[in-house]
Amino acid sequence: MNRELKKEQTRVRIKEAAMSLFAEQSYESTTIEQIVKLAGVAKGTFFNYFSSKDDLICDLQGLFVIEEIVKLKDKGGPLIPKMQLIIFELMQQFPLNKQLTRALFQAILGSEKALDKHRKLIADLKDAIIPLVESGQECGELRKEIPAADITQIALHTYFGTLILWSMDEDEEKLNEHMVVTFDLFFKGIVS
Amino acid sequence: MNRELKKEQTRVRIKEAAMSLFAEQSYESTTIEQIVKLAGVAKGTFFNYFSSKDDLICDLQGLFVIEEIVKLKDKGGPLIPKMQLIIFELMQQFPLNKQLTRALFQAILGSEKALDKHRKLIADLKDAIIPLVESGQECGELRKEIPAADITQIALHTYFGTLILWSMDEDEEKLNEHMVVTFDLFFKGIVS
Amino acid sequence: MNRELKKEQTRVRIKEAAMSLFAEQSYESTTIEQIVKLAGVAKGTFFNYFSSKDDLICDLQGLFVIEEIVKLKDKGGPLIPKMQLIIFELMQQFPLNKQLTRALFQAILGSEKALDKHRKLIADLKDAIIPLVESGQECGELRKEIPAADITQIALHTYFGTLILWSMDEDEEKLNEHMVVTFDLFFKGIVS
Amino acid sequence: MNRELKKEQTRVRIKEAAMSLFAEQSYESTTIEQIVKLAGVAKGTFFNYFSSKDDLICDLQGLFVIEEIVKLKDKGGPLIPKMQLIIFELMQQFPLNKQLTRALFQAILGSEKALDKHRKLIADLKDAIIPLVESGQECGELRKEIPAADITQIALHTYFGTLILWSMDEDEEKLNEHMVVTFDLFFKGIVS
DNA sequence: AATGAATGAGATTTCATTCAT
DNA sequence: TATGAATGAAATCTCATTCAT
Repeated sequence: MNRELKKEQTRVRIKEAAMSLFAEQSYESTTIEQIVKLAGVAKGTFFNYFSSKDDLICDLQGLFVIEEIVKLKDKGGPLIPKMQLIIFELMQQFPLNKQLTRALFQAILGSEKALDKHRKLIADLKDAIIPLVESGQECGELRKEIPAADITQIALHTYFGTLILWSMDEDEEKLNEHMVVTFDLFFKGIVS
Repeated sequence: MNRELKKEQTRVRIKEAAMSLFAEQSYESTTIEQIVKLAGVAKGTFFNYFSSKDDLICDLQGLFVIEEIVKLKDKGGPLIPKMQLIIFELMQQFPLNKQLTRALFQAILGSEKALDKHRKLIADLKDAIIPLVESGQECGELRKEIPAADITQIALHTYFGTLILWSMDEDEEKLNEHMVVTFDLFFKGIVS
Repeated sequence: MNRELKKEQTRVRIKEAAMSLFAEQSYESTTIEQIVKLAGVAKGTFFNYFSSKDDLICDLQGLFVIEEIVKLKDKGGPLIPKMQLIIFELMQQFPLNKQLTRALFQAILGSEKALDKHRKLIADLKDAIIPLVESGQECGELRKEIPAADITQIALHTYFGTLILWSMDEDEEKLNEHMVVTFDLFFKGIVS
Repeated sequence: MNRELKKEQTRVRIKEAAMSLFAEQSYESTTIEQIVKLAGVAKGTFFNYFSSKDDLICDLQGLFVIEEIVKLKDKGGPLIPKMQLIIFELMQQFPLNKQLTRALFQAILGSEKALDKHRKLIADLKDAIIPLVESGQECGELRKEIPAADITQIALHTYFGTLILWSMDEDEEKLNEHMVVTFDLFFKGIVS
């Protein structure tokens, strides 16, 4: 069991080293050599855990996900304040800085495998959000003339648009401010 | 002047070859060797026209720009129908397919030089759009409690969010439909 | 003794796994990882039984040997029909397919250790065959003007030449047909 | 044209360096790094000329071929002395030492590409020799009851068998002596 | 201006082998 | 005796870029 623990630690060390380097340089210019050096393991060890650099990225992109969203469904009360709250809280603890966010996008755009993973993630997000929107429509909180699927899709456009432009911007503003302002307007468009 | 013409033609041939390859593969996996082969020139010639691969991308990303937006300012009449029209028309002739759009994003994310260029482009877009929004606010068409700069910023989030999610999606829907639907909601949020 | 048995079984399982893989791929491209996976043991276990990959091959190349040859010496009667019979029977049960034969040659050619082993094997074969030839010459069955050692050497040339060309050929003919035809001619050359 | 010359020289330098190293070590243990170092070119240069190590070997295995055989057909006179002469002369100038011969076999056995090339070479050899044998049969010099194709096949068995056993032997005897003795017996078997 | 051979640092990946458990 | 995580040297191959012609 000690062995299992060590294995897990090694895996974590590699992932943290990779993230730390992606946060300093771009994805493409980060080499496996650098990663293993920082992680303090041998080059071969990397490939005992990840079959390629792409594979590592697939493990990492879960960081984009908003897991808390799913839990919202079961809570009662008006939807929009709940969502505003969650967006605010999430952004507080968003684990990616600008450079790392860029690195993730870059990796996803450059690898068919990571792209597929991303598509699944988007699909999961949609599946989680649509029921929320539908319940909001049923209780009269949200406009009914726009299909729930469309509203969801647009919310994702808004989310990823804010994310990518923020990551490419050179100013130091916080992501959460952008996100809150943008979603404020988004909510204005969908309340009935 | 014949010589000037030939030079321009060579430059265009190289750019077209590059775009054509980016539209098939990712940016990173497209090599200069492939580009010059398709363009029918020698490898050295590439570097007579572009100082590096990055440099080529800087030339290419103008394709993201919505030049027509600037012209809107001088036309009279209500703003929103005008913008809807222009978005619709632009999308009709959007020159990039999904793969090529992804390749451009990838290139920009991986090159400091291209990223700088992108920032300038974003700044130019803002400078063009803010006055439009301000005039819309002055004539009472748009809400006044949201600063024009914020509205503009959010419009860009919406635009690039739609663009990047569309480019990563595997379905075959047209970009313009996404864009029109998304901006419809956006407009609903900003009208007074 | 149960333990001894298990050890022997493990050793056999590893050898069989290796042979099975050599019969599908080349020697060089077969990895110990693959072998132990197929044998159902851990990687470390391999090295408990064989000190290296080379060592395994040394164990395996005995398959080339024609052990029955030695027994011929003591039987009476004319030599050539006996040898024809034995070649025929051996070929029937030749344990190597083309790919595996190639793999063995490849392994021997690439390892000084295996090469040495092969030389011993060849020497043993010579030692077994020369007396046979000599007795054939004494009883007048074979020409006497060619030294027995030369005849033996040429027999080996014939044997290995047939073996290697067969293994490199892509047609599906049986080894034994080639071998019988070739040795027919060989015998024609040496009978008096 | 000076440039063409230089190119050819570079190609030759690489091939000679490779052969020289194969003649010292085995094929597998000769690295491209060693080859380019000895050839005095950069690593990338190797790949401008050969797409892989396999590719280089394909270029090299022509050394096995007996080009002069083809020319024999048109000369008149008895066949066997002519062939004896040619075998003798060829062996005198056989360009491969033992280690290099082993390296070539090893390379061919380990690469599907090189193996295919080898099969073509064998086929070409057959096509060249069969007519010779047929003409020998027609003029009554050779036995007619063995098909010319079989005789040819067996000649190749004899040739390659002698070659590979010689290359694996540690004694310093000359290849040509082996070859002459072996073919002497072979000829005894086929004369009428 | 055009060429394309040469460059060479550097990338990813492999794999036989070791050794602590 | 069996295990399998860790090793790390070494292998092949890539490719943007340079520069002599």
